[in-house]
Amino acid sequence: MVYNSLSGKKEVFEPLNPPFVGMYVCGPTVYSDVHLGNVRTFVSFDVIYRYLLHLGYKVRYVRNITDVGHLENDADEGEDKIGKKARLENLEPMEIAQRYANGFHEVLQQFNLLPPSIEPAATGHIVEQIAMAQKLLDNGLAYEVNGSVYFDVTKYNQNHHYGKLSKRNIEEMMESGRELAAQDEKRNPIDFALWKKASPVHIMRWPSPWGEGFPGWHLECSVMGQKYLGETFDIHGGGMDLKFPHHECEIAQSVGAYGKDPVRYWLHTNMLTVNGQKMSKSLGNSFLPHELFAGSHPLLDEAYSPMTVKFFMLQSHYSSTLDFSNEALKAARKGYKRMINGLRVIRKMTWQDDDGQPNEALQNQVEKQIAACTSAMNDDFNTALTIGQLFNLLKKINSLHSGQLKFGELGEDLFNRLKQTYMTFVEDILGLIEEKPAGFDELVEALMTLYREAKHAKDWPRVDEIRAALKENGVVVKDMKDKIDWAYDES
RNA sequence: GGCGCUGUGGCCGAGUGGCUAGGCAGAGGUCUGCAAAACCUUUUACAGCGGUUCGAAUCCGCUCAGCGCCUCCA
Repeated sequence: MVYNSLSGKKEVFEPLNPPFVGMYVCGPTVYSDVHLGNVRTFVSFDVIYRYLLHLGYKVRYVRNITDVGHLENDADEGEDKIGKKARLENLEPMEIAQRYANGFHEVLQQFNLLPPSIEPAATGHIVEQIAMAQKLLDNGLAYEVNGSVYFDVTKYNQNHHYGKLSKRNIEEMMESGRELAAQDEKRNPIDFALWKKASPVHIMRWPSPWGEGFPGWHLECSVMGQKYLGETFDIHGGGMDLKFPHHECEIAQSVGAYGKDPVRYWLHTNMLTVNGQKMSKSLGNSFLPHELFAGSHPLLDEAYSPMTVKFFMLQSHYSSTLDFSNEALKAARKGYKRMINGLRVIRKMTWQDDDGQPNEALQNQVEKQIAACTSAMNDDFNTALTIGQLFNLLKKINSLHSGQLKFGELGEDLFNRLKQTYMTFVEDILGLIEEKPAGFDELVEALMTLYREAKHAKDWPRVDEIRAALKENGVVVKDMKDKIDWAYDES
């Protein structure tokens, strides 16, 4: 089941051409560093992508890079964001785009996100965008004024519903539309640009049938979605704030050009908030990932690692707002470490034929918990609920590890499925990984060897000393009845 | 103003009609050289008012509070 923004309901997910799934996610505009809110969207869709792969779908995941066409201001009148930055820094626009695209990739890698199948750039598809604008002109749904081409929303709305995604109607939009003096080229304020004539100072420009210019922002996604996924594809994702006008315009363009709805399931991620307010570039309350990792933002008490932040995000549902605070992040860090400690334990654990007798109540409970992981993900990718279930499984794993639960009580088959489930969900589906510096394992093993020796000799002062040294490296010792192990310090 | 969303225990955050979410924090216990980790038990809930129902955090209405989109933003 997925929540479809278009219908406003949860629907059964049925791909158009199983086992293939086409998924398009609006990527970043590369004119500045990605902030954490952007990251949330990509983290969410990464998990969705991973889960669909896990279910056996052959997913083509397209996530674009917007490197032209995104204007600084409303009303299609501002300066291009990339172009402006290029002018300010006296660089080629492509240098700007490349720099921030690189930074974007670095950040996503720190969060352990899988790369998309295709990552097309808007500037690489100028020809196709011109063709689509021309097609809309031919279909009578666009008009050219003075070297610019605009989409005729009113005309389109005669036979279609402009506003069906964002649940608006154009009468209201016409009334509440802002009166901006510079809009005289457009027939109606709600029309939007498919192609803009380049002013003499505009750096980014391409030849077109209408003179030198550049494409409108909404066009690229329609074009690239159609090119790589077809005229109709399964999933289109993006942040809530793109619903209108961006996604609405995409629908209008595609329907206008090809006569069919481009997307079957629209998925929108909700916003990250800070003190209850949307985190956004323009409000200046957004964190940059590296500020978070370094703890260098005034609102942060200390540094939080990528996996801590990712775990924090996954503990809520993608369609809910999520409020950022130091307290919440600290709690998430402990939770994350607990989960990863569990991963370390289960990885090394193998079935042991002990004298435990099958415990039916326990077996039923574990069966249910295993099944619940899948059903939670099946229910609109509910990672929060999934994590809750994984913690339930973790209790069993830890009980086995400490000898408080016997393997025989579970049975070999169930134990193997428990292990399989925990590892698959944590690593492959949620994409959570162990964070450790280079040489960490060797250092810890060396200290642990000393610890065991001192412990065996009952040299308590020495034991405490080594314990403190380990603690400094973020490790706590676990003394158990019959063995000694370590875990990541959760504090 | 239009459209929409949210309000859960000390904190975060799932949950859409009856069945323990979970994490963090707190309390007690088991274990331990002492601890820690782990496990077990346990305290604190569903903004307010009214309605539907055998039964509501969950459905409906109203009130209050907060937020989002309508302009660039994931």
